[in-house]
Amino acid sequence: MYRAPRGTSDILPREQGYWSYIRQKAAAICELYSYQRIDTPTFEDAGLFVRSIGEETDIVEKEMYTLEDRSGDKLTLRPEGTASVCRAYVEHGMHTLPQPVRLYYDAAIFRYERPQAGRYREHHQFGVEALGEIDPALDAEIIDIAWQFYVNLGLDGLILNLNSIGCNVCRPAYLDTLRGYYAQHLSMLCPDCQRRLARNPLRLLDCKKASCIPLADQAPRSTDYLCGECADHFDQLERYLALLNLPFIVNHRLVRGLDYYTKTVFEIAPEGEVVAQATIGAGGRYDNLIEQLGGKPTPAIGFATGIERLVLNLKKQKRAVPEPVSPSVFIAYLGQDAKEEAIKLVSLLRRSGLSVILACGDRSLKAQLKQANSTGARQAVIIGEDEIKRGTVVLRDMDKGEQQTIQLGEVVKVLSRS
RNA sequence: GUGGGCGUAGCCUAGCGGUUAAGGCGCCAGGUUGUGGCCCUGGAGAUCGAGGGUUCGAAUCCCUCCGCUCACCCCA
Repeated sequence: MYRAPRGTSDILPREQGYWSYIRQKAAAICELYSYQRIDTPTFEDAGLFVRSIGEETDIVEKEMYTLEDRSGDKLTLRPEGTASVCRAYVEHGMHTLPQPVRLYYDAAIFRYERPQAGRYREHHQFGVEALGEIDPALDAEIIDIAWQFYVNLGLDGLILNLNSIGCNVCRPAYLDTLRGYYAQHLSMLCPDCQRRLARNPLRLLDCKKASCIPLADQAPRSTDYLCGECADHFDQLERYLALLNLPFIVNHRLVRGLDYYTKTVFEIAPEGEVVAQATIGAGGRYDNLIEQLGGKPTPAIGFATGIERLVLNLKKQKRAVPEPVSPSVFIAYLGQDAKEEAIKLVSLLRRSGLSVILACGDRSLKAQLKQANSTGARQAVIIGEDEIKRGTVVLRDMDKGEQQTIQLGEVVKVLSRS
């Protein structure tokens, strides 16, 4: 028997309420903030992701679904959304549009990882990107969209973590300082952190091992090493977030796993959750990425949120989502003549805008009404041999259990009224 | 990649060495010559994840593999 591949899942009809609810809220907030939808290909040139995410990251080193097509091109199923949007920005000359360009996407994301709660090999992200402007007011706008989106979904108890990891000017010196600090405490570090020290010292800051946390708390803070421009940017952002009444907390241990981030980074997670995969949304500024991909130097900032994790949290917080709509009419028939009349009637009713289910399989009336009941239809139309002779139908109210006989020609009119 | 837990009908669960593997939900049919929801009766549906071993005898014990799941690394 075939099964859905590991780490993928079928989103069954009973789950779809959560998905349509989330997507509808996403589209609504994007309209409100004037972000326009963009869809990019499911796969891209492998090099796009290697260049943007970074050679040394876990995503590139071990998590990409890369394949060679028949022409020998190396293609990768997108492991995140930002790189593709930047590629499209450059490819279509969006720098000629009024800046910033505000875009959003809602796409499947693929990473080869061991699945666990809230982590899948195929998952979906809703993301927004604002490209072509460095004003910290835009950072605030992106964070505001994210926060208001969660508010609109009805999620409570979220924490907004904020940090600045500097830019090409100030980060190298900070990293040196950080390496120097940790080198003094080498023996106290967990094996993972000893390994991380050489490759990516920022990562030591968010180690969750009890033994490493005190060291990380005492570690030099990136915000103390920012250059004038970055420090100024961060100050202004904090001021704007305060103006927006967004309850952020500056978290010096917040770093991100992708190389392209500069200055602002942020994460939103449910309160009290310590595991990394509790994060429901995250983002940051990436002022060098577009230039790195062959465009002109172009600052930009974005945010993405995992839809599966939102569904998980909506369920955990017992948020009600819209129920699937029931058909308004179910049509039952008895005998071939009645079946043919029913087929014509169904068509008439649907053209007048009513959602209708027609019984099928020539089953007993009892079985047909039982099915009518389980579909949740409010009205049942019953057509039998007697009704055919008289040119009538029986109209049964499924809630009240009352029924009446009406002329066949009246059915559309009567049902359209109810 | 590493470690823990778990695999019995579509779903949930019982059985944990001894006859034809049990129950609930759901599905189908009957109880009403053309009438749903409640109730009653019946039916279909499981090579007990796969393979190997121990045993007179294995869903049950052991081994291997596969799958699911949770955690670590890392990420939404």
